[in-house]
Amino acid sequence: MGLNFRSNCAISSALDLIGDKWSLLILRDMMFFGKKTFSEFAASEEKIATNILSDRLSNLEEAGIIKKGKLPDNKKTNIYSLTPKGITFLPSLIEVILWSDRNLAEHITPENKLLADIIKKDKHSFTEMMYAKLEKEIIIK
Amino acid sequence: MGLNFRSNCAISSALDLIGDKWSLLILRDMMFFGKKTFSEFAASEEKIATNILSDRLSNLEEAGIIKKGKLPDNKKTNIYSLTPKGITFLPSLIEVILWSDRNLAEHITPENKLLADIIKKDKHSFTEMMYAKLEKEIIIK
DNA sequence: TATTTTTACTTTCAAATTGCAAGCAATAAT
DNA sequence: ATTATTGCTTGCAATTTGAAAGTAAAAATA
Repeated sequence: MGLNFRSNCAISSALDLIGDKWSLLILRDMMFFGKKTFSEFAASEEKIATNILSDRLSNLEEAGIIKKGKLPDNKKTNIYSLTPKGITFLPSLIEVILWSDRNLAEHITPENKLLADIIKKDKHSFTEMMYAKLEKEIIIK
Repeated sequence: MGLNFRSNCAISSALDLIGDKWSLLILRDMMFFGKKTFSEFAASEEKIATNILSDRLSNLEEAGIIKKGKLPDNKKTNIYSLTPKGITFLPSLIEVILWSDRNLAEHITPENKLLADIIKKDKHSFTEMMYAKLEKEIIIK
């Protein structure tokens, strides 16, 4: 545990936090699919192992990208939500979606192509709409 | 070897290609620092091991993100260059740089902050300038 | 109230990946 | 002809991953 940066480069430092095969999928599930709980993340189609999920959630929390909370009427279920640091990863994810849409078209299902199509239609508006939605969710909690 | 996609999601599929701690650093070195050879990549300050570098270069080549060539007067030195698929990763890298600039400011050296400052001043112009430069390099070879 | 189910993990262990160091063969420079 | 450089590969120990099973606390159900 404890973050260890390889250098003082912007890209390298970001990769030290989220540069693996799972962290961004958790952010994807939170941003685009509204997932909030451990079991919701575990149910995603890429089938992350629960020990890895547990590890990545605590890494992301330690990095200040997500935070862990509870709902007032439930002492068991943890509710994970994006911090501003996590929310501002949206433009990076949008660009990755657009890259895949252009370059890996044969692997992308219609459902996912749909999201790319919406972004392509008006990227700026989509980004603003998402920011508004994600920031509202922060205020609720 | 052989690509293995976990799902048909755009983000997941991109991560299956470049979702590790080293691949994007190679793209960074090519895009922003004009690095082209094995030993130039090996000399970067994050100190990638040569076996890992070798593995990542062949993965990126297999994925069509970079290509391997030679200069006419040198039979030894391999020259790696970005394909259009690699060049179009630029906007994703730019957004990651901006994210780090905002969220990991304390880790970023003045040199790297400078790049972020240029991007912030006029992201669109910077992107166009970089595309022009990177596409010109393709034509030369 | 007692029992069952759900939730969020943790543990175990084998397999895969990583990283350090050394080695190497072909080419290029001296 | 000799030395240096380049782009790797190999060997091996350490770390990380992933599948499966186990667990403890809370919540739902009977």
